[in-house]
Amino acid sequence: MRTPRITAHDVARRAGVSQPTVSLVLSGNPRARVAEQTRERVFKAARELGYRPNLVARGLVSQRSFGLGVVVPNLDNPFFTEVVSGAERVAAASGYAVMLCDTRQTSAARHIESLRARLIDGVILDPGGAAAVPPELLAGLNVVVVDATDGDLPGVSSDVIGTGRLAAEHLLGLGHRRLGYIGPATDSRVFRLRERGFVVALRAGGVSIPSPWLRRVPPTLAGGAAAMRELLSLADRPTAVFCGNDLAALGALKACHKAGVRVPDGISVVGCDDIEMARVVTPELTTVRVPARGLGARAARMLLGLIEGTPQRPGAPLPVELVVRGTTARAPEAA
Amino acid sequence: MRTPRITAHDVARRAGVSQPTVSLVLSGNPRARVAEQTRERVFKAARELGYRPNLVARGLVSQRSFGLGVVVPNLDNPFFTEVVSGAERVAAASGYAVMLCDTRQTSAARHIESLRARLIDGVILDPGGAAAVPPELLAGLNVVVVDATDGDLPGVSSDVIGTGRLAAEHLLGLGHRRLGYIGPATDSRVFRLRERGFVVALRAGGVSIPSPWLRRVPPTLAGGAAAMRELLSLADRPTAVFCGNDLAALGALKACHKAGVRVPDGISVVGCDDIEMARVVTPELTTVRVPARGLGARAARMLLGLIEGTPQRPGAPLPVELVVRGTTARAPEAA
DNA sequence: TTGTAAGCGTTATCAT
DNA sequence: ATGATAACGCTTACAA
Repeated sequence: MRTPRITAHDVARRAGVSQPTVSLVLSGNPRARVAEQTRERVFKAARELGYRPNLVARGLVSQRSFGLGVVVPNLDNPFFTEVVSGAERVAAASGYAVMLCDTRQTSAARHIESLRARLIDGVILDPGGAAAVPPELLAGLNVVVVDATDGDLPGVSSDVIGTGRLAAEHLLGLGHRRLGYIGPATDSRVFRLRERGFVVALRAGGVSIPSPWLRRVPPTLAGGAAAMRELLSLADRPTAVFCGNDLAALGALKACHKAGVRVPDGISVVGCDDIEMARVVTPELTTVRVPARGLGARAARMLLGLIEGTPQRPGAPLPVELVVRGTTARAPEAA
Repeated sequence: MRTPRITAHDVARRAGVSQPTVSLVLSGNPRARVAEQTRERVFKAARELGYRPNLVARGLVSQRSFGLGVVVPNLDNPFFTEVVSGAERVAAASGYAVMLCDTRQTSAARHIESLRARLIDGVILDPGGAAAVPPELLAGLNVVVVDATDGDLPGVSSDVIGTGRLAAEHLLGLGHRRLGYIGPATDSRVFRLRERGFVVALRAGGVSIPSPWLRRVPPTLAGGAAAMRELLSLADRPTAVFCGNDLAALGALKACHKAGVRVPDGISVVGCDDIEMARVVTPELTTVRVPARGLGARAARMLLGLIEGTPQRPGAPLPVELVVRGTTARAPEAA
């Protein structure tokens, strides 16, 4: 930064007014009663000098950073990437910076500490992150949880239970009665609720999942593949499987291909999320679409509301939607 | 922020010293000659109070933000997501925040202006972003260009020409002589150089690309699909195609499946980048691996070096690597 | 070795 | 309507 920044003082000198007057005029403060003429002189001088207020100085006095923290568990998961993308869009449009934090290397708690030291205006967390941070660290901080499943903190959510239900109804409707579930081993409420929705809707259809068909694995390609491999090695297999997220579903698909089991003829697979990758495989993945970008955008909007004192109502959970593509077909035996 | 923050002043009072002494002790300034006893008292008080220095205040005096800007053209492209992920890792480890900016909605220039107003310590840009920002906006700013192709600004790079060359050599080695190229229409030097590497290596093998087989489309799934559709509709088709990035290659693959053309029997396809999706399709995509995460990490390290006055040498371009998987096979006719 | 004083660029509260 | 003046919390001389 060789070039010395232009300050409000410089503008003031050029406009022939005092520095605070410049601040008054430029901050657009409504209750700023300045003569129209002075006002114009200030604007002119500011424009000519290319003045940009120093946000750090402004932050020091107003005790904020004009920034939003976005803390995600894993930037390599396209779902969170979309959340971030949605949040960034909204934040940038309102002049807020997005400080991005991945908790794989640095814990959510440490990230929060660091963000607080920066006087962050608010933070978007996923439920896992929220759970990993001691409540006192969050005290007095504007927080919005994305895809929240309980009411401890303000949050935006999608119809989490609905994901499982839609998957169940779809599969049941196709005549499947022998169903499996591949879900994360993480103690995440989101995944638990997806599972719950699935199981409950199944039960309503008179179907239950035998425990060998219920596989708990990490919500990754590798996890899904491993789970499906095990399922396929069973003498007695399900005819359809619901996966807690698309990454696992894609991994499961892969395992099927490797094992020479055709999808959907040999087995039906339903994912959850509808990440972009769901459409690159062949056949394309049938999945339940969760509006990740929408969640991110909505979380950011809610956070901005909290920050600027115009709180939004939580609003109904964002709807999820079954997207039937190529990995599901009628059950082989009409049960 | 209901809770009043603990300041260095509070610590000073509790330790029975003056506030600047606290600063001296805690900032770890080596040339701070403080009595061991005082030092301990300060540490103790700070610990007991849970003191965290206010980075905004610190930033105001030192004219910086302890933050890195990362400006990418498209967060939905997994390649850039990986770059960001690599940069975030390094930045966080050094106590820097990452301010993430996507240029789809807000131009790179505007992002840079905003970042400057925040006294950003440095910025990571992609070549396209760098080109889109007026040089005077970058003046005096620490900038590192990721996957840079010229020397205007400090940058880290991969062996861009090598990507095309490796693809060409691989295909030539498989006996292909009828080759096509699907590349972005963007005026990006990176893509131009990938193409150049491909074309030059082909020429060395006595092969050239007839213009109908050279398709310029956006570097996206849809772009790649459209290009491949056109290629397949030609009476006279290439036996193999190199795509400027994996997204386009994946789209091309999709178009082949839809058209009933088997890969690699009917046509061979090579991508570039090696994004995670490359391994979820079946057959898996043969591609040239570009270390996106490594580029991001290296860019961040270089930027930190610039910032902290310990500049790194640019270093050799990061090597790229041909990853032979399932979408390439020997040419049908041994030419 | 440590405390005092000044200043970073704003905003906000006064007088004038 | 506008100009001094005082914070905001910190770092960095400079005194003591």
